[in-house]
Amino acid sequence: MTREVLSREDWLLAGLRALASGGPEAIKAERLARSLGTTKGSFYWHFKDVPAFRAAMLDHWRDRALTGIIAEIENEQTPTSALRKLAQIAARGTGNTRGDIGMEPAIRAWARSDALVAETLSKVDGERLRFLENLLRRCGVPNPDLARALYAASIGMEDLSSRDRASNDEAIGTLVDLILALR
Amino acid sequence: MTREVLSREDWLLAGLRALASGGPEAIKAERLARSLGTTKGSFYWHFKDVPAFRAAMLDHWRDRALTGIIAEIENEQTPTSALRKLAQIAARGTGNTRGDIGMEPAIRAWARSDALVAETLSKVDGERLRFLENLLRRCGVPNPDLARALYAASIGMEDLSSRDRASNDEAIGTLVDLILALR
DNA sequence: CACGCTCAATACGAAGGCGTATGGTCACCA
DNA sequence: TGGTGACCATACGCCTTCGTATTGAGCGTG
Repeated sequence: MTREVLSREDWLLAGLRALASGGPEAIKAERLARSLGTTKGSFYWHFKDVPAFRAAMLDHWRDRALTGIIAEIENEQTPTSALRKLAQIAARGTGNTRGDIGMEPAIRAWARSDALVAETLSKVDGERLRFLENLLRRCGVPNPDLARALYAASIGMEDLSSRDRASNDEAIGTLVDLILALR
Repeated sequence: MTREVLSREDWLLAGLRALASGGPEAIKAERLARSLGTTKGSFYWHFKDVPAFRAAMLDHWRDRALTGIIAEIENEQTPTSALRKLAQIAARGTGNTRGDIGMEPAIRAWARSDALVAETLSKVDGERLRFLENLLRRCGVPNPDLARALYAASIGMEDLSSRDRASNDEAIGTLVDLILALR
């Protein structure tokens, strides 16, 4: 765009954008080159080959998948307000990497055709689940089934609202209220 | 396999199996032909081209997406037992088309790279949501936000358990209990 | 100013997928 | 027994993508 020389990260962001809008099959060297106004020559200078590029995309996402969300809620006062904020962020699908609406469902879809993505996503899900279980416990809700239910609900809502344009704020809020009413 | 001559539906089932295990990019004429022990010649006799095949796959799934589940729960006695059974079936991911574990997440992933799939899935989700809202209302829970939350949870759980092999029965049961305790 | 380094453009061969064309095989029926 | 139609095999031309090799522009530094 406004930059005449491309960095490695420019390519990665273009790749993630392509993934979000066109799925895994949109991650092609020439295709991305055209979307960046350049040619394959640049791509194969920055990356060894397409698999290496995909792996770098995945790393880039993973590094921001946890830290981004946690950073946004760690300055909340009480566990319950942190939980509410976390639920809103998650269900809205605007957790990490600025302006990537719908990035999470795209990664999740990608995982179905790439074993490495599936493995990484599995670890990320595990970490998030443990984090959420811990947060819920500090809210006075020790049942881990509710963490799984809440996390699953946020996953599903992101997917739903990527198609219908409905907001999930009400639904996730109601669900959190329901869970917190247990204490 | 045991059949020497292939039907149109054999191809569709092979296509759905390939979709579930390898994602949308696994829906290729020659690839499918090899998995069926035949050649492209058969494919292009049964179907005009690859887009027509994908459309037929989609129709095949849509026709069974609603009727299958509804048929399984309509002989339940009370609305609440129907709700419990529906939740179990949905979260287990074994709703329609015999033996297609993980079919739903695969379709959902497919929708991210194909506009026609996205449109169809959107309609199916709409119908299911209205069905679930109605069922919940008959259970004495009129708030539609809870229908969205419950449906989203089942979507997310199917996706989660396709990677970790955990069962969703406890989590979805706990969630349903929580919702039914509202009355 | 010339050299080296970073980054990109172009050209190329190999591979694989698409769709067509053409022909082959078998069942069935007159 | 000869024909007709359902069903599949094979071969071909075209296009896209991959990855490499080669060349070239631009810039900083000695």
